[in-house]
Amino acid sequence: MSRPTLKAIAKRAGVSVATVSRALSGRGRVDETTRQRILRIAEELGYAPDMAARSLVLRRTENVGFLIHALQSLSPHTFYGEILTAVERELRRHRYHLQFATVEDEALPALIKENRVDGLLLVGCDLPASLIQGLKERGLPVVLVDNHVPGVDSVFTDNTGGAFQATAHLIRLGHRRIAFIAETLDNLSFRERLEGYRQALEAHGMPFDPALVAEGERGFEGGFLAMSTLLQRARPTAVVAANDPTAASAMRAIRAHGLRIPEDIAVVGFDDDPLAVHTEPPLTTMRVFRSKMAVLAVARLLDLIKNPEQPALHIRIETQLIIRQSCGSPLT
Amino acid sequence: MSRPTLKAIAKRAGVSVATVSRALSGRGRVDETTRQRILRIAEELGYAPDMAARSLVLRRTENVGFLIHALQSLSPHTFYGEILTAVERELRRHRYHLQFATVEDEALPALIKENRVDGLLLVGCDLPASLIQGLKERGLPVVLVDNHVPGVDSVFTDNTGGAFQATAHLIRLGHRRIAFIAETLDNLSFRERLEGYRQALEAHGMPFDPALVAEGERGFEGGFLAMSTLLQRARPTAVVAANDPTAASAMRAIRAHGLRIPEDIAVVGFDDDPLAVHTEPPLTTMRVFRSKMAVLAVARLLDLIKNPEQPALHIRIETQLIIRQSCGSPLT
DNA sequence: TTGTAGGCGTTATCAT
DNA sequence: ATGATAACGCCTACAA
Repeated sequence: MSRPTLKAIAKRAGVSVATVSRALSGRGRVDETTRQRILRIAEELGYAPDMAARSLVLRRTENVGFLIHALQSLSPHTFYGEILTAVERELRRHRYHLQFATVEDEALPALIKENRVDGLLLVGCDLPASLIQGLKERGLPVVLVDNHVPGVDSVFTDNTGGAFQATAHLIRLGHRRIAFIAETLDNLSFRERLEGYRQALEAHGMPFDPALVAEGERGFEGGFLAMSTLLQRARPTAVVAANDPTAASAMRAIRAHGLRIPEDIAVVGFDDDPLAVHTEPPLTTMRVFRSKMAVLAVARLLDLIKNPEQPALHIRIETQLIIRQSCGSPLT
Repeated sequence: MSRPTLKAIAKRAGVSVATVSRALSGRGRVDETTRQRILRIAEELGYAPDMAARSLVLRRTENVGFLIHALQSLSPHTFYGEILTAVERELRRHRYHLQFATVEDEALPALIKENRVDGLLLVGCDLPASLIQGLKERGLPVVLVDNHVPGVDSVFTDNTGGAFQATAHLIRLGHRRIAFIAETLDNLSFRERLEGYRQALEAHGMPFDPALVAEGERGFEGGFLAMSTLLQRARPTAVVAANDPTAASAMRAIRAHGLRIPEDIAVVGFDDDPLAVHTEPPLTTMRVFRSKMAVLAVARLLDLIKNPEQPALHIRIETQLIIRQSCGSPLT
């Protein structure tokens, strides 16, 4: 019924708990035949060390926290969902466990105060800066995922470079009036994508026109709103959307205005969301390497847990242009 | 630097650790003025009990495991993502924590063996039956979410009833040749939805024609494949899809065959996935109450943790028809 | 009302 | 090579 303990194994094997502990952990000399006997008994009983007792004495939990902003996880959670599962898989490979928590404000999550984790993955760029600082100052190993700030280790996507590529693709196709839309610009990734768009225009000697930039609102209709707003004051031949849901939503707005995609307006998204393949026409977009991000972040965090005193590393992952049909062929 | 302990507070307050423990837990009589003093000091120091020590003596972790099949979480994880965040929020309200893990086979997850959780939420219907039984026999409180088997507590969606409604909606609109497609039928929910479809036909005196049922393959192109297969051997005027991604994918297949939606073929989905609003035309579908499911499952699990000896409860949640534009108006 | 002491299961430091 | 034994931080009889 109740789980076997070292003591139970010790009694069966006719040795002390100390010997059993050594035999199982491999951290001390034990006679080979008694070790075999102990291992066999432990196996029979289905023994596994009690993590509470273990972490009490070892001062580590073999647990990593995965923190994400509560709002953030509503809309693009297909995005963070993939990261989550990839992170968990990678942690498991290292015999670590994942504690999942959402944060709604700047308060220190109970996870931390109660010592439930050895380190933290802070996912997404909507976590309050003050919280990140607070965590960092606590001395807890921390890695930012899909976000970056000075002084804290991070693994993130090359948003600026990606948006540059996306915009350059449109320019290559002959577009000269290219717009940029986002659900919101109150988000680091989206601002970086706007910056990449701006840099691409500049690199090609094209003017940056603020009238060609529009913002909607958070949520699934954000892209629709942004695109509608934009169409009322300008008539671009192409649009770079800050992410795929925004692009998909904008496509509906474009059609609602009686325009065709890509003939009248070409659209490029960002993220290569599963959704991208379902839009009409399928969406050309920038692929973001979610599971790569997860694997690198886990590796970095476990390294920091083992060896805390290290200079912060910032790992930037490039994106890849995925050409589908929402941008059509070169304009003539 | 290191976290404050009861001892530290006791020293500052000039009392014993026992008194501090009592003052903070409220589980014993303590003089009101010393209690105030202790509370103040604890607050100042930012004290929180060490969970390892606490759960070692209390024999509980205040941790709940959220288990999901590794494959399952790839494709429809927008669905389980919402459940995950809702579950975490609800657990937090009860001062519980969430341990997230994916399972790839029937092996008992380390979470359990190491005593890291007080109970489990088993999410989705792809977890192996043998694993569920193993867990149940271990005496660990368990609640199935979006799944159900005899003998184990569960909270799930009324798939059969929902598919019945969806099909009845099409019949009401005048359709007589109604098809059913799924990515796969190797899934309890999808089989139940097929059953609801069948029952609706029967209830309206319509024959069940196996030629009108098609299965594709798991993954985002599953619906496309199923629909293409179907169109080669039959020509329905409407189709019930086992879920929204399948429906969205099928819509592309329908258009690829030069047919219009809803004029030539009406489509109804299932889940009310965020995606449903992005399809062209927007998808009529059955809404599934994910966060309701989460809240009920958490409540049930926490109750079982407190009071383990209870008969199993099976909580079924009805769905709601959301009418958008993929089914058009009544046929004449 | 408060303090002393024992124990939860594990690891680590001593002896032996 | 093995066995006592003392922590780890907390809770809870029991004693004062």
